[in-house]
Amino acid sequence: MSRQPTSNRRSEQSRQAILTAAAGLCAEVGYAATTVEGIAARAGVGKQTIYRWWPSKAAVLLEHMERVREAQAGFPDTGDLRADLLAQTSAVQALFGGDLGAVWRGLLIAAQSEDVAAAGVRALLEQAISDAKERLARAREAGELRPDADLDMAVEIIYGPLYHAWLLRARPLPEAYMKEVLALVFEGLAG
Amino acid sequence: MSRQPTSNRRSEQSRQAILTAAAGLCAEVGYAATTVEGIAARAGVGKQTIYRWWPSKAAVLLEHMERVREAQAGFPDTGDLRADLLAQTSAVQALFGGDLGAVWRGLLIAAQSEDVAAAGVRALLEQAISDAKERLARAREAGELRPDADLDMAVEIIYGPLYHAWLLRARPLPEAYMKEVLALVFEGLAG
Amino acid sequence: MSRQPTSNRRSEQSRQAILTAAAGLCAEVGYAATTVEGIAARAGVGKQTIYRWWPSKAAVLLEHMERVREAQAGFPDTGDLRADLLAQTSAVQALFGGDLGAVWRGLLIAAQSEDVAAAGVRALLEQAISDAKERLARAREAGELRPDADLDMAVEIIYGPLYHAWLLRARPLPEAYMKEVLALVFEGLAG
Amino acid sequence: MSRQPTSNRRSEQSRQAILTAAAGLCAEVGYAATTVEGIAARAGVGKQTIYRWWPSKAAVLLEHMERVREAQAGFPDTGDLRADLLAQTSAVQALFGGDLGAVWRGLLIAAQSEDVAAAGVRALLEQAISDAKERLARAREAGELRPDADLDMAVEIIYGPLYHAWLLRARPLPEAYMKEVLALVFEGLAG
DNA sequence: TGATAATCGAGACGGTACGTCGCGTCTTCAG
DNA sequence: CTGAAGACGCGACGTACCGTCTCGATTATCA
Repeated sequence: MSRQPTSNRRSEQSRQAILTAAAGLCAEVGYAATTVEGIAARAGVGKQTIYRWWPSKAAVLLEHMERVREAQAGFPDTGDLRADLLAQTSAVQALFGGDLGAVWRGLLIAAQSEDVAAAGVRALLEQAISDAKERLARAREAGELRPDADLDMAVEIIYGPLYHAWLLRARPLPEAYMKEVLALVFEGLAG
Repeated sequence: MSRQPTSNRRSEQSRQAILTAAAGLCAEVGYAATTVEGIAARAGVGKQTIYRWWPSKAAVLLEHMERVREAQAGFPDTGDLRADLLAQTSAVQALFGGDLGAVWRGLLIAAQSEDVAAAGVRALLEQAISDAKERLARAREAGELRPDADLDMAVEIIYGPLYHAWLLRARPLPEAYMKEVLALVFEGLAG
Repeated sequence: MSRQPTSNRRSEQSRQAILTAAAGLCAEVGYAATTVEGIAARAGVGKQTIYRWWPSKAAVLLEHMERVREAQAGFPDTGDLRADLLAQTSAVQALFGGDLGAVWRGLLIAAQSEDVAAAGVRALLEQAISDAKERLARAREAGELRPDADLDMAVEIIYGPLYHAWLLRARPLPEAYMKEVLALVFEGLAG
Repeated sequence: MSRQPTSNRRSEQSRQAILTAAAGLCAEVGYAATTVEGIAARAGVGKQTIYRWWPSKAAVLLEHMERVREAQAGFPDTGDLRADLLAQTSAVQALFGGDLGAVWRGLLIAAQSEDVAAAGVRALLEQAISDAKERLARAREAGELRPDADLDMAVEIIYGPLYHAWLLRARPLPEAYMKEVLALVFEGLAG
């Protein structure tokens, strides 16, 4: 997200303080009430130091998300697709309920109106989707998935319900939510 | 959404101009760039006339959505669940691509930060979900759906992929998108 | 100074508060440390209310000076030029030592870099000079002044020493300063 | 003005570049628009190199003025006071119209709000006044001036008109301006 | 058929946050 | 190991909208 990939003059301390402050504010007061001035104040930093390196608050949060993502393992592959999907989607569901969920929610909002945020969110999302598709492709080879299944669509069928319930309906989800969703979509609504 | 549902003094002309201007702006410049001042100017109306009847721009757009919804037929019921679902979800998909899609997108954003918008969106959404659940309940009776299917979850499985593809991925969808989704989720990813 | 000579919607209360606050700040902390934000805060007013009616802090102070000037009598004319000059210049000297002196000092500074201030200061200054010249012209008719005296120059000779001592040297002046200056310049340095 | 009058480590080249750049900028864009960053950029120097040796832009300009002053002869003394005054004040008038006039104007502004500048300006001004007073004292001895003339006041009477016309009125002056002023003040306005 | 009172358009008001500029200090690194 | 380059915390700038508040000027009932 930084304009100049790595300026050696840049203060790593300020960078960290800004990322942390932004994520904290977003979790505490929500994306809309998170202001650049607020981030700067909480990080003990001048506003210009934020604007020097990021074009907007969304870009700051994006970098935060990217860092978190980088620290995570890839898509699990134990050989059992349903078990792997359950593990992965349940982890996502748990994450949605935490501070990072608030940040991600904010970014999804920002992506609707800012090009920078839209591009960053797209990149993050497509990366995750790409990981999932790879796993699904292997499963399709192994006969765990219909041979004619469109993988993009499969991903949407698996994650769509979770996003619908979390982002749009904002309803409390049982811990086993994804277990049941996977059972239904794998075995078919028609039974 | 109006505070005083029916004031005989109220100018119906202004009301219409405001609703139209708001929806138009939202479609043209996006929700974030749609301002109350902009709506007032385009509608040829004073700001106070907006604030007198609606608490925020989201409330104006909500009323617009409600009016459109009222003008629509309920959930179709021909006796063939899959055909009805296809008809309904395809209509929704078409709507997402038009001006009303921009308005709905804006409201979904607003719902993340404003209580009024959240309540209104929830009402609209839950009404639609309720309609769908009723149709699904009848289908379950008729044996078109597994007898143990959770209807809330079923709705999320049917609409989730569409929202995921439209709202989050913002990818262009083939006309037959929902046809294929329904085929997959009814017959099961496992095949 | 106001863009629209007299808007009937304008708040006279805010206007007064702003003029008073600006003059007060200027007297207390000096022109350079007087900020638009500071004026707004002290006047209990939004910044925009200042920018709506004045292009800069200098313009606000100019209006303050103009109002004070309007409330003042014209150049005295008792028939005795030296006595009139003494009365007038002594009043000016006294004024320089008070709060209005700080304001005027600030405007003279601003006039060096801002066109708006320069124009306003010029207008005030030339008005005062014009008044003085009129009085001097009458005195010249009456034989109290050399018949060949250039009046612009005469004004500069009379007020120049005071400005030099007050603005540039910033030295404390005896009450009778102008009395002695007038004696010297009227009778001649050569004696 | 420099804190450490003679540091052997100091780059004389940078010093000269800074003084020249500062004076040039002041003449071209005015004192207010002359920024430390601008001086540094024009001089091809880091900002710190300026702040290491001068406390502010005013101090830089002050040093420039001092250097110019040092290169000048003292107050002329041919034995004819009026001729000497005319020579000296006409030189000053000419200087006011050039680049150095812009610098001096800037310093007079700065002196109204900065202590450092005020002290420096005062020193320069009082030195010049002192020189003038010495010359006037000799003339008073010689009977060219009234024996009771206050010399501080005499200086103000001689230079005040010029400053008034140049700094405050900013009016174009005829070349013979000071000749006429001296004639009037020496012979008296009353004639 | 006025009086009268709510609503209208217009837009000024006190605010908050924006994104930018320049300050004077601090840090990095090339010569 | 100096000095250019420039990042840093900071404070003020002038602008955009917010939601509230006055203004007359309609305008639609009721006396």
